[in-house]
Amino acid sequence: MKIGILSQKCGLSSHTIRYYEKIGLLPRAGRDAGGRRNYDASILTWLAFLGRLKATGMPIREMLRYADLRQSGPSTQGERRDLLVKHQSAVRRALVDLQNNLTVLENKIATYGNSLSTQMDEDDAQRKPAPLSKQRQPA
Amino acid sequence: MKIGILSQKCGLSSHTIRYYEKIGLLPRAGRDAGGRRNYDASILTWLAFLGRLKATGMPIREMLRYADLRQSGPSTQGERRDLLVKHQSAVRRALVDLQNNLTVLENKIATYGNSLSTQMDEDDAQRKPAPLSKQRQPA
DNA sequence: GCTTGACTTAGAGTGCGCTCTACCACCTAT
DNA sequence: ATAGGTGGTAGAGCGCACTCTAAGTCAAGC
Repeated sequence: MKIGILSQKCGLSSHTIRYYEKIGLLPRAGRDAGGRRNYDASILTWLAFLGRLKATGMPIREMLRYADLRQSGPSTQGERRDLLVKHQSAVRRALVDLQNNLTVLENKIATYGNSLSTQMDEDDAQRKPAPLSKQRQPA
Repeated sequence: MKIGILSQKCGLSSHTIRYYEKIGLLPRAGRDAGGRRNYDASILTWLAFLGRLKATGMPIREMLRYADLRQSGPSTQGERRDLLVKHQSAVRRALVDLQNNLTVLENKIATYGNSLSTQMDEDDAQRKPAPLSKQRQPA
C-alpha cells in the first residue's frame, strides 16, 4: 500500500504520516525500488491504536515512549501495560472533570432559561459555586 | 485587589491575566493613581466561568464571542444562551467519545493482563475493532 | 533618600502538533 | 517522449495559548 492510499484509509494526511515516521511514532516503512514507502495493512491497526491514545489526550511524547517499548519486543510488555494503566487513570480523572463541568454548564443554561427578562443582568452570577476540582489542564 | 492577589486567587499568572485583558476576554481593568490594575472581587466569578469553558475545551475565539456579547448588555442573552447550548452539545459528544475510547483502552489493558507470556507478540492486535466514532479532534 | 519589589508596556519566544513549500525523482498513460 | 500525478527530502511556517523579557514606573519600608 502506498502512502496516499494509507492516508485515505487512516484519515491522516501523507504529510502527517511521514511526520509520524520521522519522529518515531511509526516504524520506518519499507520502500519500493523507487524509494517510495510501501505499507502493509497491519500498520492500520497501529495507527488506529495511536488514534485512541491521541483521542484520550495522550501527548506525543508518551506515545513515543510506548512506541519505543513496542519496538523493543515482548520483554517490555509489563512496562507498556503500566504506561496504559497510568494513562487510563488520567483519562478517568479527565472524564469525571468533564462531567462535573458539563453539569455546571447545564445549570448555567438552566438559569438563562429561567431569567429571560428577570432580574439577571450579570449572566456570570453563579448560583452554586460547585467544585472546580483540580482540572486536568496543563499547568 | 491588585493583579498579584488576583493571580493567587484565580490560579492564573499575572502575565496571563494581562493577556486575557489584551485580547478582550477580560474587561479593561480600572487603574489606581499609578496606572496599576485594580480589581473588584466580581472578576473572580467571571474568571471561574471562563475556566469552566476552557476546561470543557472551548477555544478562546468562542469565549471572546461570549465575552463580547456579555459586554453588549442584557439584550444579547438569547445569543449567549444559544452559544452555551451549542457548546453543551459539543461537550456531550466529547464526553461520549471519551467514554468509548476509555472502554477500548480498558479492554486493551485487559488483554495485556491475560496475555502475560501467551501468544501475543504484537500488542497492537485489537480484538474487537470497536467503533472509532467521529472524534471531536480538530480536523 | 534609597533600595526593593510589585507593577507597567510592547513585543519576542515557547511548545505542541501538525501543515505546507520548494524542488527533485519516478511512473504511467497517451 | 512527454505531461501529469504521486512520491521523496529538508526545512519553513502556522495556530493556539500562553510565557517570558526588557526597560521602565511607582510606592513602601528601612
